[in-house]
Amino acid sequence: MVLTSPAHFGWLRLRSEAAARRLLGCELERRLDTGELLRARIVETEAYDEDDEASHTYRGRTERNAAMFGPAGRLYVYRMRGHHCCNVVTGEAGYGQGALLRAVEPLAGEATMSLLRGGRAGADLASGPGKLCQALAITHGLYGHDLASAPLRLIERPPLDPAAIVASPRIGVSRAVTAHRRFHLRDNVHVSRR
DNA sequence: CCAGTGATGTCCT
DNA sequence: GGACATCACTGGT
Repeated sequence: MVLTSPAHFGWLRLRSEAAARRLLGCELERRLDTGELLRARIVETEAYDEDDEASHTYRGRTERNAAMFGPAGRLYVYRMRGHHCCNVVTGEAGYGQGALLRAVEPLAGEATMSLLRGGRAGADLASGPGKLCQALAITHGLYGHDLASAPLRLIERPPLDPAAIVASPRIGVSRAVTAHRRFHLRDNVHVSRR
C-alpha cells in the first residue's frame, strides 16, 4: 500500500525562486526503456517566471510553454540549438513558472549515463541543462510528465543548509542579467562553469 | 514565408 | 576565450 500524502512536494507550489532552492539536493530517478535505473542528485537550478524578462513565459502562454502554466511537479521540456533542456514546473497552475535543471551529479547508473553522453564523464557528465537531459535520456517524449511517477521520478530529500547554497546571475541569458536566480551547491564539482 | 534568435555544447587555439 | 554547428520558435512581412 503506497501512502501518497497531499502535503508531499507541497513546496513545489512555492514561487520558482524558493522551489529552485529547495530542489537542490533532491534526486531524479530515471527508468530507461531497457529497464535500467539511473539516479542523480540535483546540484544546480535556475528560477524563471512570468514577470521575468528572461523567462519563456514572459510573453504569455504559447503551445510551446504551456506546461509551465500547468500544475507544479510536471516537466517542461524544450529544445535549444539542437539540445533538450527541462524545467520542473513550480507554483500554482495558471501562472507560468518553473525551475530549470542545470546540473546533476550521478548516483547510480553512471556508466550508462556516460554512454548516453558519448563517452564523457566526471565533471563533464551532466554539468549543463543539455548535458543532463542527454545523460538521463530526457526528450520531448517526457513533455508534461508528472514527476511523481515512472519513468522519471523526483525524490525528495531534506532541505539543505542555506549556507551551502550559492546564488548568482543566471547563465546564458541576455535579459534580466543581474538577477541572482541561479542556485548551486557550494564547492560542487558537477555544477556548470561559465 | 522568412530572417533572427536563443535558459547550449563542443572543438579549437 | 572564441567560433560554429544546429533547429524550433517567434515576430514581422
